[in-house]
Amino acid sequence: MATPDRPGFALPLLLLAGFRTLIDDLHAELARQGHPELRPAHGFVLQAVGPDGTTASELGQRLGVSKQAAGKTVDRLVALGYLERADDPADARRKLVRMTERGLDGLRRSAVVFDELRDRWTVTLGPDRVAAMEDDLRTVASADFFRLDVPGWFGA
Amino acid sequence: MATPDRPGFALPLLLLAGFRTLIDDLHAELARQGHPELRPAHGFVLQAVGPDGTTASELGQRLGVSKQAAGKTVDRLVALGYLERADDPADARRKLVRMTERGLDGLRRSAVVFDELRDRWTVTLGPDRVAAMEDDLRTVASADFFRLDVPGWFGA
DNA sequence: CTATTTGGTCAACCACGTTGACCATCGTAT
DNA sequence: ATACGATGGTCAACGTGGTTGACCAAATAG
Repeated sequence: MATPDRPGFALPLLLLAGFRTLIDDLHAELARQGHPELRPAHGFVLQAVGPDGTTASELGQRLGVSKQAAGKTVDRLVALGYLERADDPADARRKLVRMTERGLDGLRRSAVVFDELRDRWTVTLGPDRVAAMEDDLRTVASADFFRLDVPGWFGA
Repeated sequence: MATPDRPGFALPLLLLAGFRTLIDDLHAELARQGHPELRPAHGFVLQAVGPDGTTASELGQRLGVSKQAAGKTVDRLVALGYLERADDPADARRKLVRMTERGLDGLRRSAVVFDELRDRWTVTLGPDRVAAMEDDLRTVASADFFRLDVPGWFGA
């Protein structure tokens, strides 16, 4: 039961704080490694593009936003040099969105840093506690938020 | 250690998913209880205002944003009837920001719903696992994100 | 009494999202 | 073969939540 010393409102705050701690640490490290313009949202988008590329509409579906919003985000990432557009030879309507070498570099470095951050947590909390947290969150969190990791995250 | 079956990037995703699940459930329930216009960010702001009221500048400091941003958010909450402004009799520069009855109602209902959501998690995961998650997050998350709960959250 | 700090606001701007409208293209069904 | 509906992309307008910089009025320190 939620009690005065364990109020229900603390849980979302702690989850958000944990998330933001990881993301802030990631981007501090990415900035050091040559990616200072990469913003938190961009990582999700790059993941959703994936190694094979995709289109703005599909990207929107994966991210759960409108195709227009996805298109605008692609514009920004293209301007930053992380994505590029190309015509689809098989369908003149589609504009393929592909990762550039810089995009791939950012993505690879993100994977490494995330692993390092998780390792740091296991040192502090113990591997069982971190694994328990992951398993428990998988149990209670809506599955909707994991469309992202379906399409080959970091592609091995 | 982070391994292929426990990649580091899953952790932030799971934390975010847990957070969003709680917040989305909260706002679905608040909408049912007569507060459909309340947005996720508003809860944090109402908390930060507190039962005694405050000013836009102080609010900005508590939330970690500029006084201008805090002022704009107050504008929106005033328009929605959750906050009201008043002159400070002791300082003609300061404009006090106070909760309205509607604001208090929303805040009280939020506290109840958050407790119910936490209870639901303890039913699914067991009270020890939820408590462990809270304790662990408190250990690894930056303390900065808890300026909010200092000023008497829900005031008892 | 003057100088500085503080509180609030205005304006311009950016990131990120929304709807609605519109056009080009593709696939299908008559 | 053509006509039509579904799909992909874009433009425009707008909302929200943030930023800086400039500025004024009031309080405070010297």
